[in-house]
Amino acid sequence: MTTPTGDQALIKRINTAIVLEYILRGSPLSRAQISEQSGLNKATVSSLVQDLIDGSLVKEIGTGQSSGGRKPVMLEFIATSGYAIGIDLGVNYIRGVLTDLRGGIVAERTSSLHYPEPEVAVEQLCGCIEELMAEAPASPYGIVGIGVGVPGLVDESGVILFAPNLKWRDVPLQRQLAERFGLPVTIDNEANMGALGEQKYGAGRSINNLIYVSVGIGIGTGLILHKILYKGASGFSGEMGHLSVEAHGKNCTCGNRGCWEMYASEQALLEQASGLGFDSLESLLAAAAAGREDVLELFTGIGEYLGIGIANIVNVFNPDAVVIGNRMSQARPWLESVLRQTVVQRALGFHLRKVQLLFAELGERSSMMGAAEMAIAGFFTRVKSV
Amino acid sequence: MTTPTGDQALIKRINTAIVLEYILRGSPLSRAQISEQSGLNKATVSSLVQDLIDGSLVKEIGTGQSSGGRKPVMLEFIATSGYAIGIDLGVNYIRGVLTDLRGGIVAERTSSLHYPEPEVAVEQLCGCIEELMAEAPASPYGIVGIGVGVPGLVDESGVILFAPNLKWRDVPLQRQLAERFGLPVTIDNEANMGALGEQKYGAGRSINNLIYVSVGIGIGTGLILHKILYKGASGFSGEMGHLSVEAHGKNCTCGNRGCWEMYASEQALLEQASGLGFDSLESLLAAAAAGREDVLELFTGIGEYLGIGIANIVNVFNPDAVVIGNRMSQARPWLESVLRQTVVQRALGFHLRKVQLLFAELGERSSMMGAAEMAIAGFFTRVKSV
DNA sequence: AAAACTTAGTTTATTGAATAGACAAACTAA
DNA sequence: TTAGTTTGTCTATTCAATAAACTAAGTTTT
Repeated sequence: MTTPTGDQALIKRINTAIVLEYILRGSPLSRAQISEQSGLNKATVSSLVQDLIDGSLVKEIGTGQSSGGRKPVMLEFIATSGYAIGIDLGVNYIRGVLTDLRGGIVAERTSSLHYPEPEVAVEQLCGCIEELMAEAPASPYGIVGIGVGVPGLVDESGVILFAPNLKWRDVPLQRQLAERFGLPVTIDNEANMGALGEQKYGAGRSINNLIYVSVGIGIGTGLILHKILYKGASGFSGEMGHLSVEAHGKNCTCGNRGCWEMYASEQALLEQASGLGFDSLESLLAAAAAGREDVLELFTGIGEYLGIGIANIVNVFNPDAVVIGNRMSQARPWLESVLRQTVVQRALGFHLRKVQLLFAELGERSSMMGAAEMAIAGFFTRVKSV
Repeated sequence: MTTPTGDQALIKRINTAIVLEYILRGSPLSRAQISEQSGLNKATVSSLVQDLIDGSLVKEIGTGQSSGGRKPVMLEFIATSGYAIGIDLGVNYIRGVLTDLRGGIVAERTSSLHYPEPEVAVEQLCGCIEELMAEAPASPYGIVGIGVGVPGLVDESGVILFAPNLKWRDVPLQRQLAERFGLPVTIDNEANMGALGEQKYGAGRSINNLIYVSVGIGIGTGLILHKILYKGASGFSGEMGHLSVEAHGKNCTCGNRGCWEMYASEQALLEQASGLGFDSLESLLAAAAAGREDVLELFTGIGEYLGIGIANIVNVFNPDAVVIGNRMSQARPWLESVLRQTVVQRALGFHLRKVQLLFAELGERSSMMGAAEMAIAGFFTRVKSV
């Protein structure tokens, strides 16, 4: 066990990260303000800012307002000194985005995935990445990394162990992409990526403890605890779709019984809706918008079960917020009230005081933006440690 | 937002902590070994060890075996340079322990709690603490702190918000004890303390991600994630006793329905057993030991529901281990096989590869030892930051 | 037993990061 | 013009870690 020890480089890393953080968040601001707010000495801030300027991450953008003395030189983060690629690999689509280092969208691509066989799909995915890379303007750091969200279990080394809806097993996607593009690649579950996306750019901005519930064909969850993605012992957790909410309910393919996703997912909705002659979420949304009573009842049922599961989550994690995302979040108008009611009824009062129930703000982009954020975060970790 | 910045003192704290950690874990060992294993320079280790010796935390205990050169001077942690007090405040008992800084038990006290009114009970608790303090040998640091585990919800500032079985509300125990004894006091939920106790001294030694399930009158859980106690947004989480396992099951006093603890706790067992003429866990254990079929069936039922909840926990957290503690752990012989079977059947296969199902090793001492550990950990945090 | 090697721990000079305080630059107010 | 303020840099100092030299105390080889 070789613990990482402390030395002067560590101090500099820490303080550089602090300074950069202030500039990222509060820009435009001056060296004096950073020193004031952070507690670091003026000279220290000056020196670290100079390093950041030398590293093309920060620039001076002229002088600001004087408050009775010399005018401050305002600083700004150079978001365009590098670009990140975020991919959302879905069951029947591939969505990709090129962002600057602040998560600003520069280019976007969506395509249908007709052949989910690993070889074909990975090829299509690489094509998407190449197109996005071609869109990136010239910049000091170029493409800083690639993040990919996938609908399945991913291990620590970026191997997709199991993606039931794609019928993939043991696909070493991280290695494949890293070798092909020679860039840092991060692969993670779609729900984890979505959690990160919403926490950074969406409904859960700057919330420390957040649970993202991705309601699509199945139900996945991404846990951000103490600001960081929680992963279990094996690098994957949050399979809360398979939380049993009916101890002796329907058998699930996972081996358990009464799994949440058998009652509250898109799949569950479609099964119930087939009797009424519907075969897609979109058609049901249209019918609900048109006011069809029987369809509204279906959504009420789904909303109640969503609430049951969320109440469980609230009781277990006592999070600051729960964000509902992925396809089912489109049904917000017909889910929200029954969902809130159920959660209020079932969750412990002490927890309710704090928890917020939110719907994804990024919509279909949650996962993709989270993937880009992973790449950006990886880049920052690397620069800070130089 | 004033972020703690990095300076040389921080480095020294980090490295001192590392050196102390090596001595705590690997003693007896030499300066050279610490340097070798930690990567710190020999001179650095020498200097830090000297500080620790000056601070009465470490001593030299003579020379060790030579491996072809000068004999090493072996170092050892001085566990008796301070003492900690750990208290388990139960519904009808108070248990207390005096330990040295390594968690070695020096003295122990148990008494029945006849009058659970806050004033009386707190007085009795203080008496217990005083008796234990009197048992502590003279030492450089004296009593370094007091930890108390309680059966209820505790907020960040050590106020017992709600302890249903004691009928307490808003008791500021932390403040009361701190004022009375002038010592650092930590109050936390009994399950959190139990988790810590088992993780440090019991079945879960040095396991990073561990869920402790305290099965008593109710069910509480303590979550140790990434080596640290996880607490939710409000400072309390892990109310997994109120995880709903039957969406439309029995109404629980908490407002939810089908809560786990209504099916798998001591309370649930006793309710079912009242028809058979039993009124205590102890009598049921005796009957089970005597082989009474109907009682064995009861335990099988409880074991199954315990397994259902634990499978949920495993699916949600993917922990390294689940430790079952508190009173119900005494029924291990009649619970274990059905419990394992249920968990294997219901938890996702990927998670099962890693998770261990354990029973508490410290028995009734889990919570009390965790409380002592809290006090010790607090002490170390303080010394390291000087 | 002497010489040669090994290992443990200390001493010394150096490096590098942060800092206090002095200072220069550039502004406002009166 | 003068006094006071704010911004940012420069300088000397402090302090922790480190490499390398060194002392101390052993073992192995010849």
